[in-house]
Amino acid sequence: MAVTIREVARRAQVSVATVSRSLSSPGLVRQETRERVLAAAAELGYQPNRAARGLITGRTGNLGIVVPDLENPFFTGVLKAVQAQARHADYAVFVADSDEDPVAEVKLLQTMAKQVDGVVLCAPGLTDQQVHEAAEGTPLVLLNRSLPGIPAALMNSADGMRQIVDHLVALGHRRCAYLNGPHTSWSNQERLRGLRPAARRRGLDLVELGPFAPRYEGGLQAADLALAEDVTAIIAYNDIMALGVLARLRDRGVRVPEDVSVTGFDDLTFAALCSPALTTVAMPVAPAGRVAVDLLLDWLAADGGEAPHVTLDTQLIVRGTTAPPSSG
Amino acid sequence: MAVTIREVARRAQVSVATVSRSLSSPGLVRQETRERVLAAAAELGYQPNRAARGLITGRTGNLGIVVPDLENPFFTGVLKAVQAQARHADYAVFVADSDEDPVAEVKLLQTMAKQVDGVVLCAPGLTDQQVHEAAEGTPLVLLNRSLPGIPAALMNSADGMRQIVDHLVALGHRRCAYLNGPHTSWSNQERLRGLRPAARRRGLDLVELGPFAPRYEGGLQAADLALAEDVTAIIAYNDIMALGVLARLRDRGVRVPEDVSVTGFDDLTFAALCSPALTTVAMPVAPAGRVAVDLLLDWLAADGGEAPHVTLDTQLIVRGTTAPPSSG
DNA sequence: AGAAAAACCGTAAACGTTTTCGGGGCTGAG
DNA sequence: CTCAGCCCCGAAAACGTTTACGGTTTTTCT
Repeated sequence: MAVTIREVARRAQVSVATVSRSLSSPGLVRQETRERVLAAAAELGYQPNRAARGLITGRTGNLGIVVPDLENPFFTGVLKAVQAQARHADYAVFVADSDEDPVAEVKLLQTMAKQVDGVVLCAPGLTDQQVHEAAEGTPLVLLNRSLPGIPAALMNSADGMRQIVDHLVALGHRRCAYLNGPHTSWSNQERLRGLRPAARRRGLDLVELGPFAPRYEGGLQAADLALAEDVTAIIAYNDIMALGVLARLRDRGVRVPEDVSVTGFDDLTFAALCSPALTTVAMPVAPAGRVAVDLLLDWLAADGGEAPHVTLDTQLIVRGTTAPPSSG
Repeated sequence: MAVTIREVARRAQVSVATVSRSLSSPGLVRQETRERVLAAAAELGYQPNRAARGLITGRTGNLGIVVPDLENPFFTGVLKAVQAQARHADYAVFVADSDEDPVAEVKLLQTMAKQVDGVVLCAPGLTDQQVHEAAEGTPLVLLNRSLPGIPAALMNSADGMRQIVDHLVALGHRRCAYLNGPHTSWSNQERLRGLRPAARRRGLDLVELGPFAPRYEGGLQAADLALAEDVTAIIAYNDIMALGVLARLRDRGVRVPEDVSVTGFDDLTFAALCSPALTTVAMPVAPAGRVAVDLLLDWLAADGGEAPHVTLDTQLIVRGTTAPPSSG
């Protein structure tokens, strides 16, 4: 059925070993024969069987990525970049969606383990313990999560929060609300790690509410609570929640940004398209995806030494939902 | 390193053949020894090497999916379902993003061919000829594209358009604009295939504009042209364009739905969240993904006979952007 | 020219499975 | 008691590669 290395060898009048060498380690074969082999391979449309190759080399040529939700634009942004970068290095990528279920996550990791050389893991739900155990089975690189001994691609969301605070304070805000996402999530803790000191340093009065579900409905719920706190600005955990907040405020007749300012986090596509357009902070999802596979590949090659953690900058995007507070 | 079948055999005091049989074809081994083998396998945490298995069985246990853009929620919706359904059947899935580049698409298909048992293909950009050639190399199932001899999972977008027309006519609209997407795309042709006869049958005056880029910017551009045509309703090719239209109309002071009604297509998450919420038609992306892998698996098993095409229903979702035309 | 070194290439083993083939033990019938 | 038949199970071949090893040719040096 499929064309094998033996047929190429026969057509090029050489042994299978020579064919293999011609393709994977040039230097070892005479230029002239190599060309003959390449020609034969091309004519037959030969593609090496990666499974067979992997069997002997111990490397599969595959990467895996597991994400909590494939419909979340944040993760698909990462996925897109991972896929592109992997292809660039001649790796194929397996994708697995855990549906935010921690037990599915470990299961997926286990079954993936044998089929890939490494996996980039986006698993907010796993405990540190579980992640470490998983790292025993397969080379891992974490995305937006920091654990000693495991490489990670991080986004500096703490600094994103710092930028939001600076922005709001510069506009003249003195008291604002933060709508927490899930307490256990690393992302939310990072946000707080940037938010609290920045607020203190700038003398911004900070009211922490929640936690809320990081969804549209969470925003609807949170908006009323925030209004009751008499703040002039609302910092949402992410864009989706911010959209919920905007919707609820509009329903209640509160004008944005005149009466209250609102910020999001993530810079989803729709943050730019809604009206007024949402002030938010852009996450370097594509760079993070690229860095993740670079880290993984380096980690596979030079297996020894420290596990590198690289942090990527976030960027505040000022749009229409923030303005100076009304002087009333 | 990894635990192999040989170690399980040694621990269970049997031959490797017996281990293999115990796992993949029970019936052939005595109940008692089978249990011993299963116990040994469990203790060692044995997972069969799928590459080795695939080498001999000729089946990889992998599925592939290629999409034009992983950041398009439509395709990630499909992907999510495909991934879930594949896992359910104990298949892993490779994903490839062609970035809307037809030549990348054929290249990806070729390299995927050897590694998977079949692929679900979302490739609006390929010619029929190219798709047929690709089908020679790998079992294929098409998504939202119909070609004789190749199984397909289709969404009845023609009927979605029919539903839109019925809805608008019932509201009292007599003249409306359709904003074309890319002329060559199968989706746009399907939309027209539903739209034109429905409009004719209902006596709706139809102004066709475009083609436009199926993006936000395309909507901005199209809105002005539509307004100049003196219509009371605008039917956009998809939700993204519709959002562009809404934004442009608002900028120009045209009220929706009082002055003009607008409809989208796809029912993206954000269609429900913008304000006013968008009237649109929901595509059965998840069912389509599931059906696609079912078709693929059936096609692999019973290789012979007709290539089934299954068509899934679409559903009009009436929200806030459609209303009776102002009597003026 | 002769020998040592280098360059090139073929043979065969190995990777972890599945599966065919055949052998041994047991059962039951003649 | 013998033999056919059946049930289990082990030995070994096969899948398509890569690579260690060794052999043959070519080059290089004296």
